[in-house]
Amino acid sequence: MAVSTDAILDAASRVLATNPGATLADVARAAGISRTTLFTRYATRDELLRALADDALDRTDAAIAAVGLGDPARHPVEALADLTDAMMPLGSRLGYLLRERSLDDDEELRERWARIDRIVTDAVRRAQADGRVRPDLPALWVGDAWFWLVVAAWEGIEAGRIAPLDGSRLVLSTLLDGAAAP
Amino acid sequence: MAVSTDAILDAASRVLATNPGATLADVARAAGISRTTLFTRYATRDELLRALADDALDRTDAAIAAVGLGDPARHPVEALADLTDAMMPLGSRLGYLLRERSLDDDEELRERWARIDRIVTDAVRRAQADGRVRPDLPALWVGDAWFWLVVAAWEGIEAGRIAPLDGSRLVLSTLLDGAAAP
DNA sequence: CGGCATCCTAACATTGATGTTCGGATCCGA
DNA sequence: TCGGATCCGAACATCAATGTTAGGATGCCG
Repeated sequence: MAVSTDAILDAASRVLATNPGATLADVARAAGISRTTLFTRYATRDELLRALADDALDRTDAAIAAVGLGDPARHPVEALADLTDAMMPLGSRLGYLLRERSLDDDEELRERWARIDRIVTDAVRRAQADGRVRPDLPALWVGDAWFWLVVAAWEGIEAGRIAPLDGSRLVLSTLLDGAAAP
Repeated sequence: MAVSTDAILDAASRVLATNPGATLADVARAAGISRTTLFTRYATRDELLRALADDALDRTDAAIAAVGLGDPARHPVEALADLTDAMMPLGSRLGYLLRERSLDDDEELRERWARIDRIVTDAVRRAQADGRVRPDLPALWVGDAWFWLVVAAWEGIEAGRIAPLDGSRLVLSTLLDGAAAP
């Protein structure tokens, strides 16, 4: 296993996040391995897509655990801020999750995503209860907006439209404070 | 031309926005016509994708013109607010533009999108000059965030996560005022 | 060196979507 | 009722991507 599985999944997520229809030949090329070798790791395209999604969810779970978003003792807004920092480097993995819809068929993956969704939504609700987030915005929406802004920032960075080190601040500041001048 | 071209493009955008890899058979089924008939309208898949993108850009151009976003005399923030209302019904067309990346190859389409991008960015800049939008946020980012939030809201509506009539308000209020409690 | 593992290129088979062709059904206006 | 237009299902050809197999190059470790 000379070429790390991680490097393959990383390249794959980068290719497939920007173009879900990319060929396995494209993926192999991006990963710097041959198509044949790719098949020795993942017997079918589905298996690769599935592994990618699992990996993205693993990393998201890990990030959530690391910042303690599910912990009722932590201030939810601060946890979400930390989570944003932790999620930005996952950009392409998240972009992949956003674009690849064939995964909706998979019951287990849907369930995993639903769990994450629940944790984020609950955190937003706690923040609303604490008077830190506007109560007139549906918690589901705030969570969604946050996620999409993270992906938007990553795409902006990819395209060279925004500075890489600025992404996290832009997402948080826009989501929390808004773009209107005070 | 019993089945309107419009209905076909509408169905196609709805199918392809949620799954860019959808088959032409899927598209035809969604449009309520046979695969054969679909081919009489659009000889190749590329032709269909292209027509879809053109249509989406046409509608966006029309919406921009209708609200006078390019007009320096209009208040840019109000124009953007109006534009949000006008864009929400285009949800699936915009989602399609967001997800279908094979269009990046097409010089003309890229140019059309760049024009729209420029108009929105200029409007944001004017709003910054007027002291209506925070000057510390890159204008490119504000435009991007707005567009992604519109698509996010549409997806939320599709998924039943947010109320259809609430979409436009959520986008604008979140983007301008932020989610933090005052 | 010899053995093992890993990766490669080059072919091949298979499959599913694309694009084409045809004959027949339906509708509508002359 | 005739003719034209429109759509349909079914069958076919083509093509590109997926998945398979074989043989050889490279590198590492005993």
